Amino acid sequence: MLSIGKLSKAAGVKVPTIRFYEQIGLLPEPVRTASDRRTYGEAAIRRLAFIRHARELGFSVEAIRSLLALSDAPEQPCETADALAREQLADVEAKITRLEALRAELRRMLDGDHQGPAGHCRVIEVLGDHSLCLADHRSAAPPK
Amino acid sequence: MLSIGKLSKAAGVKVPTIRFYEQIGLLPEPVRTASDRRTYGEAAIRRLAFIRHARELGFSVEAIRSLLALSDAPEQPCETADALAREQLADVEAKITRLEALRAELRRMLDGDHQGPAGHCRVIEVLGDHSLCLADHRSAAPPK
DNA sequence: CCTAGATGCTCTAGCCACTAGAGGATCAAG
DNA sequence: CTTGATCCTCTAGTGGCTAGAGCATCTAGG
Repeated sequence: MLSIGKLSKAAGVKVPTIRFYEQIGLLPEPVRTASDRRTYGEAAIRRLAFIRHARELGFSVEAIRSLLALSDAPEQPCETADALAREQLADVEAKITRLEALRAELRRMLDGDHQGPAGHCRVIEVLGDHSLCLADHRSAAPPK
Repeated sequence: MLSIGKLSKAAGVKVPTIRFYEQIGLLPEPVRTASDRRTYGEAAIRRLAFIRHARELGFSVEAIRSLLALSDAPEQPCETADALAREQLADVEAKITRLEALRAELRRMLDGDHQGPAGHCRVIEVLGDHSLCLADHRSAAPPK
């Protein structure tokens, strides 16, 4: 049986994060010792590693909740998991596209000659120039 | 003189966001009417568009604060603004690299033959398989 | 056996950049 | 004069953790 600290090291997830995952229901409530400390078995390591891997791939907690449910019910069809993965892939691809556009504009911004006659800063100038606007008004938020 | 709603439309920033920017000090406190309504001039449109453009490029609020200060003080050297832009570019590039790796793994996940003998789901399988781990333990957070 | 430091517990608050909603005042058009 | 749009302030919520307070308990060395 593992303490939360051992589990943390075994799965590569910080202790407070494990408690947080328990709180939001990604991990089941573990058995406690007489002095109220959490104890875990091998299954917890696997489950936590699964969660970590999914988080690394950018799946949201809600998506992970579904993936875990599918993982727990082995006779379920693959479709849902596949759909979630495809959705995540589309999301990642959209972010890449967006970031590539940002990269291009940032490069353009930095590529200007740094010896113009006016003492003006190209970076500041570009930001202030409404006509160089990259995105429309609906997507004013940056790609988080 | 513009109401906050007009400014919102002119600059492409939502009304509550304008109030929020004022609260955190990105926008100066505007003159109020007798009935306490905010009124803005042309300068506010420019400043707000500047902020929006910078946000679209992914600059943090803190970075924008610096950029605005530089924009307000035209005789300052460009170096700081350039450094901020380069930092932002590096950030964007790092995110792209990371997302490309995620994309590759998601594609691999979805590329498996969907007719294996066992009824197992490749997506679930890959997530549970510790050996296919993409990232090390230090970077457990997804690229926001 | 004692003690010191590591580890555990719960609870609250903070991060970022907004967004949503309550509950009320005021404005502009018909 | 009424109706609906817009405005005001204030609080709380989002996601996915992270940090800290203040306390209890465990473990290893002496």
